[in-house]
Amino acid sequence: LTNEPDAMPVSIYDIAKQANVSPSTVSRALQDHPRIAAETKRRIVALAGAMGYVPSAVARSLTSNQTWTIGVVLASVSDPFTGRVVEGVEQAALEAGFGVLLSTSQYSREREAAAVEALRRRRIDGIVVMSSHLFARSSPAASQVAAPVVVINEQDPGEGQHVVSVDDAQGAWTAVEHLLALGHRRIGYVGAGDRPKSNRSRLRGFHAALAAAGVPPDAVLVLPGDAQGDHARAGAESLGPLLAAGATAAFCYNDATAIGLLSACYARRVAVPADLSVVGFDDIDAAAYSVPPLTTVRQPRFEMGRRAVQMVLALLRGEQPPNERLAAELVVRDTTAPH
Amino acid sequence: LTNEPDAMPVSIYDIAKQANVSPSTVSRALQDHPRIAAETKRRIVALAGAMGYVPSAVARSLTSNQTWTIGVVLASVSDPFTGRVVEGVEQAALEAGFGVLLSTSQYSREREAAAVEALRRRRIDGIVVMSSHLFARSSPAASQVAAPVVVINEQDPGEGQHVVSVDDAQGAWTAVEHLLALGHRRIGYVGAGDRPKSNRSRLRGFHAALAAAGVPPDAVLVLPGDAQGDHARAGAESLGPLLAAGATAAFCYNDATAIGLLSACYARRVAVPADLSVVGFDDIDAAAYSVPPLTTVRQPRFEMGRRAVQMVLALLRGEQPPNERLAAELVVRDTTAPH
DNA sequence: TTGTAAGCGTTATCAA
DNA sequence: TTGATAACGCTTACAA
Repeated sequence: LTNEPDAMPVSIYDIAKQANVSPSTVSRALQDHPRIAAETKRRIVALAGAMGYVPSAVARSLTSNQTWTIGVVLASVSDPFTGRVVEGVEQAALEAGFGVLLSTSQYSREREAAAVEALRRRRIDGIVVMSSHLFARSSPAASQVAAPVVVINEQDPGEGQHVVSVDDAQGAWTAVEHLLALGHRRIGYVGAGDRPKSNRSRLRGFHAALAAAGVPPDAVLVLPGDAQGDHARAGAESLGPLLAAGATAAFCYNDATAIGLLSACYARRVAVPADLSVVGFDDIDAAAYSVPPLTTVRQPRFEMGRRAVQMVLALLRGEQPPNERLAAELVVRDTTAPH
Repeated sequence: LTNEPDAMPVSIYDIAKQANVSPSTVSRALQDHPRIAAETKRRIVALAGAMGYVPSAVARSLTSNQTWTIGVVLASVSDPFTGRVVEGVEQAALEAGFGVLLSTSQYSREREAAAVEALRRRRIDGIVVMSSHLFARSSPAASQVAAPVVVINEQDPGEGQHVVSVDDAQGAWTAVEHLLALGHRRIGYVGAGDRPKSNRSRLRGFHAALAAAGVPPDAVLVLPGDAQGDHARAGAESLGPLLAAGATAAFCYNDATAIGLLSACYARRVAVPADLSVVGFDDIDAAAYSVPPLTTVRQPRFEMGRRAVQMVLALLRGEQPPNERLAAELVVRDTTAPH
């Protein structure tokens, strides 16, 4: 086969020799340079193909000061939220002829810093960060990068930081509106103590939807959730309080919370959705597999990845793209029914 | 901040000028070169730090003919199987000081070929491919790459191809052994028509376990599964035949199949595991969320990713690493119970 | 239209 | 122990 050990790939020099022209002519032929004879170009392109020439992005990068590479920094690839986002990133990058270099921090600040350092060494053109709660505006890593950085779902963006995020309040509103339309009036909210910002936004949407429908708020129906971030447990432990408060429906901070609540319902023989309607947030994969399948608010994960890259590219062009706040979409499945 | 537009990063030249030494001295100071005065080295390292020097991997790659980058080619990042594998890849790569460049084919042969071409241009050092049923030994892409290629879970490895895979027969054996230990004797198998190789291996393990226990095989209990690869549907549609055949337990080709079977049980009020025990294969995320949580055979996905990279690195060192066949591990959850 | 030569940031070989 | 110099593969003025 062609796999001889250490067979140096052919360079434009080799082609030049074969074609009896100078390297620069080859270079020009291989690009869309105007100043080259059509015939020469044809001849050289053909020869390059025949010789199995593959241009070296490395050399090109050295002269052009670009690597056509976008670094993605995230906590974990197998996080239920992550996959689609990365796919969106990859798709948008591919369309623009860029590659995607992956770095996971495994929720470690040190590893994140190391990842960013590695990206700097590699001279990547831009960075997309998925909110790791680490790469905050205060992060020393952030300020040192020359390349444009776009953060996805950053809770608390600093001045001048570029952000793509979901509209938490609007998403919550949609969920509650759905429950109201089904005739529910005693609607509970199960929050997340470890995500103050987005929790507040979702709670705001929750209240706004109630207010718009003329339903008076009731503090008993609002549960704070676990401060440590054990969402599933918070969901499970909220069942008692919810029932005690006379709730016929509950909107949960996210799907993990909702699925926790569902499991508590199952254990205590509370029929869903007959006795209690449940709505989550995120639309992680597990939401479709829960029993019953979970009605939830879908974060446009793929689109967030895409937009983040497009924002990086705009910044690379010297533009000043505005931050993006994407709408979340209600996905009705089987955990919600009329009151 | 430091983010001035197009501020060229400092090079060893800049440092050399500041330190009144030659660039090569700086280069030596920054490596672990033996022939340099300790004092000079200290001084230059300090200066480099102060000047915010970040070495250029691009330039280094040009001279060394290495990029310290491993390309990962897979069908989709959000495939339930994928995330952990990528994490394993990333982990092993990181340990060796390598980066991971991600390419998804989205199940398209063309995109896969394009991805490999892009990797070649970038002069990546090695490639890990997750069996996409495309990058087969016959693939023209494969033969043209100079870099070592390791394939994960390749069904039908060609001569000289490097492969990391799971031991299908052993995994199936473990599953069936578990059911036998619970007292089941009428055990069904639900296959996958679109994966002939691994299906055959798992079926072999299934039969071997039965034989070892002295349970006679019964062809009625072996279901072929969907030829098109709709595993969930195949699982659902197998419930009837299984019950007709008097099965008290079923081992499924994979979790998707098992979950399909579970949903059919739910719909037809067949109690799991009371009336029917079910075992899957893979241990995808959804397996833990199914109702009841699915007993299954776990593919060591993280480890497969790790090993694949280690194999690439070994090949890079000029070694001839043997192919790896990793054991799968039984994960007992709630879909299996004594007969 | 084509060729020559310098430069991108680093490493490595050879002298000094 | 340090410094010149060439080399890596390509692009791009500038010259021819």
